[in-house]
Amino acid sequence: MGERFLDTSVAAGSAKQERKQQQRSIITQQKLLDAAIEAFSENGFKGTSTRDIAERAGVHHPLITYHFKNKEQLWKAATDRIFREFNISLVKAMAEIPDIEAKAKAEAFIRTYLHYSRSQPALHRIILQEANYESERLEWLTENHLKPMFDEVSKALTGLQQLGVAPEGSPALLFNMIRVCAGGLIALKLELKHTSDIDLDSDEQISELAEMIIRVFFPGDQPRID
Amino acid sequence: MGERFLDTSVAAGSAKQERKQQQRSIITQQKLLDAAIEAFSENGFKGTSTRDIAERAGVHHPLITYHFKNKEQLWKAATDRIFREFNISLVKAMAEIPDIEAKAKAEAFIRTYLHYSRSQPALHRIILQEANYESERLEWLTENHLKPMFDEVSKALTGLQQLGVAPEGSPALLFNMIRVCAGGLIALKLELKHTSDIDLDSDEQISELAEMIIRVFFPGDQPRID
DNA sequence: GATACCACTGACCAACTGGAAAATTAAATT
DNA sequence: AATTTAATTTTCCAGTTGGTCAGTGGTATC
Repeated sequence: MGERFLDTSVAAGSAKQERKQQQRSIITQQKLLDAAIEAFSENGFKGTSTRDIAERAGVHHPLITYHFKNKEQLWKAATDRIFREFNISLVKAMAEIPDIEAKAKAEAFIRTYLHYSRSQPALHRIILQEANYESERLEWLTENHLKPMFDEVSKALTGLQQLGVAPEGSPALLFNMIRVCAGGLIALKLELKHTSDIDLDSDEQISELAEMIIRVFFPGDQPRID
Repeated sequence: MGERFLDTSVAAGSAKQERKQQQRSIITQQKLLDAAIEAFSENGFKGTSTRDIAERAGVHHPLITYHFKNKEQLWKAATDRIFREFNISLVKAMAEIPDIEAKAKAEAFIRTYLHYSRSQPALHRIILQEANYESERLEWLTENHLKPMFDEVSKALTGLQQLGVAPEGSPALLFNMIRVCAGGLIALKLELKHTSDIDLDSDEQISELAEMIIRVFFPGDQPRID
């Protein structure tokens, strides 16, 4: 006992062979993570009660303590899952396009971002929930997920600027503008349905948004390489 | 007694002349509203406790019930205040520019939006907090503040498209993209400080953002009218 | 300066909060 | 089948929540 919460338990000399995790345990963990993502993205960390999460998951609430130690660790596990899944989708989509096709890669990035955000609006919502005041969670989030992504993408963006495809100006600002136009708009989808008759759950409107983002932020054509 | 919460108490035949509101009462109401705006925008409606608000205001918590009836009404009063103040700034700024100067008006709108959002990030944050799930509050917010603004601005935006100043496409989508690039980015300012070395509290970077938004979303020049 | 009302205070309530711990059940290993 | 450990359930706790209410102090009006 003792190492229940550490996934990376391939320790060196820990001779004591451990019993394998049961299937039902994996299922309740998944249910709890799904429920936590939903609840945290709706009501934020403070606004979500562990009992609410347990109820959404259809599970007794002390199981949270059992599987994740406490509310904070459950939040980290849930957040980790969202970003890991998103990264997998992203890597897969990007791999399909050759590196020289810079503009096509940017378009793929935007489309992937939009499609994943639609299926999982929590991707942007959880960031927004945590960006409202300084906290240990915000630091953890930026350090582990946001900064790595930012560093990589802004490199690519600088390249697009040099090709004349993306507009001039701070690539950092540009990246974040693109980001909020995609994820930020999807996070607002309920409001947009009310005020603007925009339904970002529909395929057509998501495509329209993708094209608009591309047209606005990447107006130039990539020069032919002969 | 009885009509304490209604500001618009200029009823017709209500003969009973009422005693005027005391100064200290106005002050505590203001303090409570300020504190409520801050707290609600940080932690959302559910995540904010009335005691937290009272504490930030430096006031005993039953005064919330006394002045605003309950948490929900306090939220509405606070939200009302933000949007009313913003509208005042906006109208003032727009009045300074003649109507024919369509592009200049759009630029003024963006700059005013950015400057007000910086001084009051709650403008966008409270919308974001409420857009995460359907609620009576979201309906109230869209009905009373969001839809009116959207209707007006998107009319102007359509005009800019016809002039060739703004890019083609759904004006609704376009407006919301602009909106999140301004308010949505400021709502994320703590994150941007961590990940992207962007400080949206500084005048320079706010101006840079304003110019970038204008360059990206209004790339065309307004045709001369001779 | 007396009176009446407004604004505030302190004590209280039932419901909910995160978490702990003991008791129970189910599954895996022998 | 017996044993041992993992997973779940029930019960409990102290602290917080939104809101009420009777009483107290302060301010305007007469």
